[in-house]
Parts: sequence; structure tokens; C-alpha cells
Amino acid sequence: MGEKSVQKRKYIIEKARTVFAEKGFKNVTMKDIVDACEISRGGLYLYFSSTDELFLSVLSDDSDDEDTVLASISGSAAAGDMLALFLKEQKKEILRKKNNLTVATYEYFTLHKATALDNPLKRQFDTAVKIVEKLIENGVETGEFYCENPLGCARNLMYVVEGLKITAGTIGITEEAIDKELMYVMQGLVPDELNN
Amino acid sequence: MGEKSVQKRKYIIEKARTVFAEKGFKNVTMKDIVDACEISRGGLYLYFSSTDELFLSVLSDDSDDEDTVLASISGSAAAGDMLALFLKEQKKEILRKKNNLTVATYEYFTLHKATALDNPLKRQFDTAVKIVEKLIENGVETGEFYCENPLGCARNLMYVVEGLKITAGTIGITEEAIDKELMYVMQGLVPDELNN
Amino acid sequence: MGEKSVQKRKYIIEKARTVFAEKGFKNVTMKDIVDACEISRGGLYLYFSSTDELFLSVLSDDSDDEDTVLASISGSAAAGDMLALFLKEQKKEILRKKNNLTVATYEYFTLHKATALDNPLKRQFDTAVKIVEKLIENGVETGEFYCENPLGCARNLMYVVEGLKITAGTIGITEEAIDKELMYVMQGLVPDELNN
Amino acid sequence: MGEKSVQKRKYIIEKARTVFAEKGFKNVTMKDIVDACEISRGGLYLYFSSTDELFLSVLSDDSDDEDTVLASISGSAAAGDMLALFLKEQKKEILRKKNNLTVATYEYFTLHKATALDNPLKRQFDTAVKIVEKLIENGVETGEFYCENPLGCARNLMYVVEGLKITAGTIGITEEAIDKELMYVMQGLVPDELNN
DNA sequence: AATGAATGAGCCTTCATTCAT
DNA sequence: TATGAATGAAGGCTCATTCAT
Repeated sequence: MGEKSVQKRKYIIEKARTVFAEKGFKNVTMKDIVDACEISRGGLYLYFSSTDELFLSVLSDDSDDEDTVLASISGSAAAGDMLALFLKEQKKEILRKKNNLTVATYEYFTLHKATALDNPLKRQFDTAVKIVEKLIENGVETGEFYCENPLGCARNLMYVVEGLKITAGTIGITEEAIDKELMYVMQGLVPDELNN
Repeated sequence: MGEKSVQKRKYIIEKARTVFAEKGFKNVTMKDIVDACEISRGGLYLYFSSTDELFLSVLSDDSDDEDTVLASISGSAAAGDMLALFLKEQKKEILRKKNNLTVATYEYFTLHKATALDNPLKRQFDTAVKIVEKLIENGVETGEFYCENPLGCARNLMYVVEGLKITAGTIGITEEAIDKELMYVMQGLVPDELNN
Repeated sequence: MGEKSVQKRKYIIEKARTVFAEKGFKNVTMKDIVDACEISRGGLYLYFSSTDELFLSVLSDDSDDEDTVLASISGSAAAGDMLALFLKEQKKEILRKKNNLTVATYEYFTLHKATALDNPLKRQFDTAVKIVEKLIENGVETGEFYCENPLGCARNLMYVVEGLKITAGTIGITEEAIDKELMYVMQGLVPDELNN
Repeated sequence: MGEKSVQKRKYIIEKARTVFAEKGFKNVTMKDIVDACEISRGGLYLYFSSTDELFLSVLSDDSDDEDTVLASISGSAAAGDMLALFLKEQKKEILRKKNNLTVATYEYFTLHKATALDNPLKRQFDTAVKIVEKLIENGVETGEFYCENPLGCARNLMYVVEGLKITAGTIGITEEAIDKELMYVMQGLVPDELNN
């Protein structure tokens, strides 16, 4: 049961991500994965015994990436710059066609009704809110931002991001529309005297 | 040919809605519908020949309801009251367990990539934005609201609503969290002197 | 169980014939018949309780026609003229697209393995052979034909006709090819001195 | 991809031939084949994805055999002997119960209306006519046969053979009747002085 | 007599999963 | 470890047949 080849496992997860991003969750068959990986059916089962397991692996691999991003943000640059950086990452995520797991993820958790605790979606959302809250608090301290309710503001921002993500994957959205929307949220944070 | 029995058609659509709400779109089979309706396989095909067709029927039946709601809002009450009413409807929609088609709808339009024109999701979103924008403008005129960019503000509100909807359907969300969030958005509209 | 309406029964049989001729036997559904007749499903069952029964009815109705043709041939004209008339009928049968039941009939009797006695196909074939034999014998008596083995010759002619029928329905055949073939058979009957 | 196992493919084709011979074409389901082969449903689909495809494979496998026969006839024996050999093959074909594809083939090409070019039925018929014509011409040269119109004669013979085939498959026919019929045709070729 | 909505058996097809090699 | 042929459960769909009106 060992890890066989960690490298191959990684390889499968990466290929699988593009497949899930393209086709959602339920629509993906083991054959899709097998074809994308150019391995044998049996070979895939050596590493993952179901699409469920594979999808969860893709997801947790994903949050590794996200953690990395969050870590890089936790530097000591100006709060405004860091928030801008964070939003730039979010925008990239919203726009990426090839690796956008949003719908697949929603599909998966609609099917599986994860409890709050083991729901990575919730974990990710909460983490992001906390980060943004911290950034805003820092900004308020340095006078870059003006905000009476950093947590509310952070939450608001993240709900907007969720709305943008799902809109992008279904209705479709232009880059300009995203910029406009994120800009709108940012401006709410800037002190009035700087806004003009 | 006729539509057989309009009543039975309605009945199937209603049962189907609860099934789609529970399981999303792709995960629903004709058999699920048949079981939910307690009719025969052949009987279902008399009315709908695929889950696609059935889902679109559920959706358009749904938007009838929505139009009614929007119509009722277009009354002549105070802008603030009307916006509150609108948000109350949205909250009901976000919370409803039994008939929440959000994820199914997103799934459907991820699969089908409708063009902007025939995408009811877009139509609904745009309509809602326009309504909210109008309400805000009215509110600004009467002095109830303060807002320099009614369209931007309306769009922001609707993205938050989308974010709340999808969150409710996947991560899960409490009524309090929704209230808090909608309240936060509303407060952004209230003139400072009234806010304190 | 009376005959309900003999007229309607006839009507259904006629419509059904064109359907069987177009689509063969197994390929025909009750709906095809119902549509062609523009009656209700239940209505059809009042007259025929299966495609089998209906097809057999079409077939025996058909042999009525054939009997009529054969009767008309049994006149007192010259043998050569009568054989020519008979072959002209056969040619019409071979060529008719709309009402050619050949393949459907073969299909039916492949499925149902009728015993020799109740096989209308055999009855028709044998009757035709007997008629042709009689005509040839008459022709030999009057000196119009030369033939040492009228039965063999008649049988040969009818096998050729069968071959032409099935060829027409599957490979396809031109009118000229049929003429050439029938002519060839006829010439074998004409005394040498008349042939030049 | 590979053809999986050539051996199994052959095996399925052979079993399928007996099924088509027994039941015709349209009447055969994938389940019939699966049962005859004693393999799984999925297993069959690994090799053939429809009865159409399978039937065409049976047919082309069949024409391999036929080509062999034709090749063996193209020897240098006496024309009469070779024609006798050819007719013996035809008789075997007409009589065989287990593998007689005649009706199925006619059914298939009634359903599919192949164009003249890709219709193997036409190809086979034309080839056979050509072979017989050649044999008759050879026989005439050596004085074995007497015939003023070898092509017409060859065509006549082959239409008779077609008639016998379809008769055997539907009405049923005895070996004696076939012998008698083929004999009759052969005698038409023998010079008068030899006939007595 | 006539209608046509409803039923359910049966065939088609796909796909997760197993297993001999 | 790795392969891919084979399996069979499950869902899609059609159609002969019934039956309440």
C-alpha cells in the first residue's frame, strides 16, 4: 500500500485537475483520466480507487498551492500592495479556464454534503477571510485604509469573489468586469480624502 | 398530439425541481425523476424526453415565479422598504433547502455553455441588477440612501447574493450569516448621519 | 367480435401494405401503422391484435388481387399473348416500389417458419408455376411455343421472377434489365424457325 | 488500441453468422449475439458496436470464403466440369441451414439502400455472372456447350440461383428440387445431339 | 366503437471495477 | 508494478399492449 511512486501520483493529480476543470465532477469518467494520463486503467487504480478519492486529492493538492500564495502574501509589504496582490491572485483564479475547479467543487460538495469540519471549501473560504481581515486591519493601522468593520468587509469581499468565480464559470465574465468589480470593493476601503 | 395533461406536466416539473435541488443536474437520471413522480418510465418520456428538456422546463417555470416577485416589488413604497423586501426574497431563495436550484443551474450552464442571449442565468442576473440600481436611485432621490455609483453598488450587491447562494448550496450557511452579510451591504447605502 | 366495419378493415390493410412495402416486416411498429391510418392506437387493436395478424391479412388480401389477375389470364386468347400479359403483371410487381412486399414477406417467413401447407408464399409460387405450365402447354398445342418440358420451363421462369424480385428490392434493377431477362426466357420458348 | 484478440473477433463473427442465418438481420439484437457467444454485454461492445457493424463483418468474412471458391474454379479443367463445380458450390450455399445469410443480407440491404458501388450483393452477383459467362464461352469454344448468348445465359442462371436461394430461405426447398432446376438450366447449354 | 395516456418489458449503451498475465 | 480485456450493474430509450373514459 506504500506510496508507490510519489512522482507518478503528483503527475496523475495534475492531469486530473485539467480534466475536472474542463468537465466538472460527475461528468468525468475514469477513462477520461486514464486517457489524459496515458496510463492503463489498472494503473490508475493502483493510486486512486475512485473519482471521489482522486478529486479530493486534486483539491487538497490545490490548497497546498493556495497556502503557498497566502504565505507569500504574509510578508511585510504595505497592506494596500498586499491586498492588491491577493486580489490579483483571485482574479487569475477567476479567469483561468484550464484549471478552474469551481463548478466541479460545488458539484462534488452538493453530492457529498460534507460536514462543516471536513469541508475544504469552508476551510479555504474561512482562511481567505481571515487573511483579508488581517490585511485590512494592518492597512487601517498604517492609515492606508479606512474601515470600521474589517471582518465584515473581508467577508463581503470574499462573497463577491465567490460570486465572480461562479459567474465566470457559467454566465461568463470579461476581465474588465472583474477589474471593475474588484476596484469597486477596494475603493470602499480607501479613506475619502484619498479617493478624490 | 396536445400536451397530454397540463396538470401532470406541472406535477412532474414540481417533483423534478426537488430532485434537481437535492442532487444537482448531471447527477439526476430519468429514473430518479420516475421514482420521485411514482410514474412509469414510458410515462415520463411522454412529457419530457431528456433531463435537459426537463431541467429547462423547471427553470422557466421557476422564472415565472421570479417575475411575479419582481412585479410585486415595482410598487410605489419607500425605496428602503422595497430593497428590504427584495433582499428578504433573495434570502428566502438562498436558504431554501427543498427547491434550491442554484448548484444544478450552475452545473447545467457549465455543461451547456449557453450564449449570452439565451442564458437565463445572465438574464436573471442582469434584471436583478437593474432592479436594484433603480431602487437605489430612487432612494438617493428621496434622501433615504447615499450612493455615488448606484450601478456599481447594485452589481456588488448581486455578486454578494450569488456568492451567498453558492455558499449556501455547498459549504452551508446560517441564517444569521446571511443577515449579517446583507445588513453589511445595506449599511453601505445608509447616509452616515443615519448610520450612527 | 363481429367484423366491426369491413370497410375500415380494408382501409387499414391498404395503408398497412404501403408501410410494410417501405420498411419490411420487423422494422414496422404499430405506431407506423397508426400514423399511416390516422387512427388511434386503441382503434387499430380493435381490428388487428398484432403486426403478425395484420401482415398476414395484408398478404391474403394481396393474393386476392393475384387470383383476380390469374382469373383474367385464364381467358381464351392466344397463349403467347396471355404469357406476355402474365409477365407484364410480374414486371409491374417487380418494379413497384410502393407496394412491393417481397422483402417483408421473406422476412416474415424467415421468422415464422411456416409449414409448407399454410405458407401462402408457397401457395402463390405453386399456383403461378401451374398457370405458366398450362399456358406453355396451350402454346405448344397451337404451335406458338416449342417446349419439351413445360413444367420445368415454367418453374425456371418463376425462379427467374423470384430472383428478379429480390434483386429489385435490394440490389436495385433497371426496367431494361428486367425486359432483357424476361425476353431471354420467352425466346427460349419460341420455335427456332420463328426466332429468326 | 489494437483489435484486442483477433481470435475472439473471429469467434464472435462465427457465432453471429449462425444467429443472423437463423433470425435474419433486423430481428437480431446485441443480446442474441451475447447469448450465443456466452460473453458479457460489455465484452461484445469491445469488438463490435452495433449489429450493423457486426453484420458487415460477417459478410466480408464470408466473401473471403467465396473468393477462395472462385479462385479454385479458375483452373484449367473442362468447362463443363468447372460449371458443374460452380453449381455444386451454389447448391451447397442454397441448402445450408446453419449459415445461410441470404435473407439477412437482403434485409440488410433493403434497410440500408447501399449505392451500387459499395453494395457487396451487387458485386458478388456481377462477379458470378462474369465467371459463368467465361465458363460458357470456354465450353462453346471446346464444343462442350452450345449457346448463342453466353452473357444472357449466365445472367439467367444467376437469377435462377437467386430465386432458389430466397426460396430455400423462406418457402423451403428440397435438394431434389434444386438438382432438377440446375439440371434444367445445364441442359439448355448442351448441344442437341448430345442431349439425347 | 374509438381514443390516447399510461404501463412495463426489453433492448441499447456506458463505465467503474476486477483480474489474469 | 503495470496492463487492458472482460464483466455486469445501471441508466437511456422504445414500443406493444392495456384500459379508463
